[in-house]
Amino acid sequence: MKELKQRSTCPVSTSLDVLGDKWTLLLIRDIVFVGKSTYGQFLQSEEKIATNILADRLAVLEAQGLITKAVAADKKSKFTYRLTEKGLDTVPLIVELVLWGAKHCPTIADPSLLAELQASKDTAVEKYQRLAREKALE
Amino acid sequence: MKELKQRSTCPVSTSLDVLGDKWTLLLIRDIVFVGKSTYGQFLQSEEKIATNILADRLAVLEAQGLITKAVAADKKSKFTYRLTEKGLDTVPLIVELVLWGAKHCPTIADPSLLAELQASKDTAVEKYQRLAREKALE
DNA sequence: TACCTTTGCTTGCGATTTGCAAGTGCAAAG
DNA sequence: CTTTGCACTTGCAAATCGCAAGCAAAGGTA
Repeated sequence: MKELKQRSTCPVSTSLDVLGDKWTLLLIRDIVFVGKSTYGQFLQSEEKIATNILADRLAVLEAQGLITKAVAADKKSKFTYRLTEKGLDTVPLIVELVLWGAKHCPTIADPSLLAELQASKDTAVEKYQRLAREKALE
Repeated sequence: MKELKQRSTCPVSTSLDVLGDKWTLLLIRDIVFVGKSTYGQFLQSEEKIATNILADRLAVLEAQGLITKAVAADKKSKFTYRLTEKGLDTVPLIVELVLWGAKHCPTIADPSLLAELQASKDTAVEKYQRLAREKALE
């Protein structure tokens, strides 16, 4: 069991103890907005995560209850990673990261997604959470 | 000039290149929600940041245009760190961190702040951004 | 049956980053 | 002219990261 040390009782600090690194939220992005679910798919992302870091982060996310690991439906030698409700609750955070990055940094964001988020954050958050939940039932 | 390498053009990834670590958003929390503005005040936080890490993060935040550094009004040998508009735009992110941490982790949050955030995120965000802007004019 | 591929990790190791303690420089106060 | 407060800087050991290679089991192919 991967355990994390809690630096203080402040919710901002404690959230960062779990999510505060360069990779964790990218994995959740891949699950929610790109529809990925397997180790191999995570490795193919543009940012090129190292295999040991990926294995470590998946273990932490599972230990902290943000994702579940299950044998894939199509192949018994594959695993499927899905978000729990605790994991799905990070979607608003990722939405804020999209909006901040798109506004203040040189990035390339899908214009239709951006418009959707700017029109109504809450609606978009609920939509992507619902889509991820539906995928988990396949 | 502290420069960061951009791993991809994705806004989530690029935001994390700047904000994705355990300390950066804690400093912004201290400025916005605790009203801190000097090196010495940042050092006193519960999480106990090391002095070299603090100096490094302040330099990165200034280089990336999230904070400004100015001689303090009361004492010429002191510096005052304030948020720019780019920095203030991370407030929604911190609000989401508060809400996620308070909901899913064993934390101690100010109940009145929590109620305020849950009642209306947007209103609260605007309020704390306004308060931070007003402080910058002192 | 024997071989090859896919998939999901694990291991080794050099490089970078972190955390702790101590020290430095400089302006203002006494 | 010494002391104090503030903002760093430096040294160093420990931890983490990133790259490349290796490994084991499931499943497909011949």
